Amino acid sequence: MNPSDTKPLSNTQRALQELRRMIFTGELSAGSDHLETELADQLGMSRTPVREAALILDRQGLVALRPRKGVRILPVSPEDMSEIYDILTELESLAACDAAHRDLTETDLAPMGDAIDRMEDALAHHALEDWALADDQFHAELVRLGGNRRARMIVGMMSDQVRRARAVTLYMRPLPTRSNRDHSDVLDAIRVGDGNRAASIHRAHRQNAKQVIIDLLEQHRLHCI
Amino acid sequence: MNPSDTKPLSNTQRALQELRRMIFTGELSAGSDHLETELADQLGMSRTPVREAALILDRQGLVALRPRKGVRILPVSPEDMSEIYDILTELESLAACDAAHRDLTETDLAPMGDAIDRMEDALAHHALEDWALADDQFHAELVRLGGNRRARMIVGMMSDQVRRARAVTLYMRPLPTRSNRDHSDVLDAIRVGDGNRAASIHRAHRQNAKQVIIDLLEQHRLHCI
DNA sequence: GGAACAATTAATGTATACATTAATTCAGCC
DNA sequence: GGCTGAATTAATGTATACATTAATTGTTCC
Repeated sequence: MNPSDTKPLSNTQRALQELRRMIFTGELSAGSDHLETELADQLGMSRTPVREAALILDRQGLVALRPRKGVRILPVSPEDMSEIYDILTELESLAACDAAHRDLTETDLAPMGDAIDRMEDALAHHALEDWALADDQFHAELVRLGGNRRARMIVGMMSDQVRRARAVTLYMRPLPTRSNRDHSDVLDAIRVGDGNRAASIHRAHRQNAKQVIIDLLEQHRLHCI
Repeated sequence: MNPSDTKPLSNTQRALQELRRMIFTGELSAGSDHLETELADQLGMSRTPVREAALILDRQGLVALRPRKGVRILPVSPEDMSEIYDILTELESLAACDAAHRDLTETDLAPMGDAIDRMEDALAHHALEDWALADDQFHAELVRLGGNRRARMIVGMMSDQVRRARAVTLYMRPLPTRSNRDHSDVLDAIRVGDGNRAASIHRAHRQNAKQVIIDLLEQHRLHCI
């Protein structure tokens, strides 16, 4: 048996994956409306799984299901991003604190170290897309190490939205050198078991990042009008 | 036109409401399995809306959809409750801080004051069910006043789970006199605009409540085995 | 008698059909 | 000519039909 054919994946899951991808890439642009039937055709399946996926994305706040109008791809306003970053700040800082208190081994911490290395690398080569991917890996690792599965799920949902905003602002921002230092410091604090320090560094990091992205979004909004 | 007939409400919404109610009341007991068809019959609708509701509850972590096994009503373990309380602690404390900084009027604060009064009343009459309802109102008001809609939604989801645990433990616990004092103090801090104080009091309140309910759940678990 | 395999059952996952209802368009009237 | 109202259209919300597949049961062979 082929080791790559890891059970066929339901159409609902495929629809979820695809729709999210299309939203992140801008293939479905913010503010646009799409009929369930059209999406079903595009994805080569019936309305049922598309609708199930849309319901989930609706709950997640990525789209709105409006009777007779279709699914609207919700734009991310600076206000939205403020809410999202505040939640990320709290839950990731909690994760940093928890992770520091869990007596993790170097093996556990390796993926986070790897993410930091990749961010350094990407930064050195001005490879912003790679940097963004490595940044995602760092934050995903952080909540994984925190050990709170529900927090991980919530942070995952919120990160989806951040990814969209970043797609717009990535090339507008200064090189994120500060981020890398913050992340290294957080890892160090976790390694030595200093939960308060890990949390407070990360909190400051997120609060700073929030201001940067909100300013960029507001600039971008002005540009577009 | 009757002012009470506020648009007919879709079957999916009804299914959501009903299933949640049945889970909270224990009509659908933790750990039990239920076929989609059976639930549809019980609710007097077809499988489609029931399934859509179940998908949402699955995402929320109240049930698990398992192929060929039906929807399983997930039990809430002490570990789950620990995760949930940690999230509530962070997001509600954030809300308390935000609320304090928003220059709210007495009109805005009135419902929260009302909730506190109702808790006092209920406590005086040893009416635990009423107390629980008023406590819910307090926490709902808190995240409403915080102004972060996403945080409100998440807290709402997590509170659902707390409600289930409380249904089990409400009559096992000592009279929650401490809670009322904490809540009054939080309201005072919000009123005078002291965000840090509001957050830290609330944080301590939730951390204390977490320990109480986890201990009770563990006692209860021992009882049941 | 037990184990393995095949056949049947039953429940989901998906497609499709249908009913409801909001929006749009066209006609008629002022 | 513009506005009101009715008819039509079109998209969702829901029901139902169907196909797929895991589980169970029964049968056969060792």
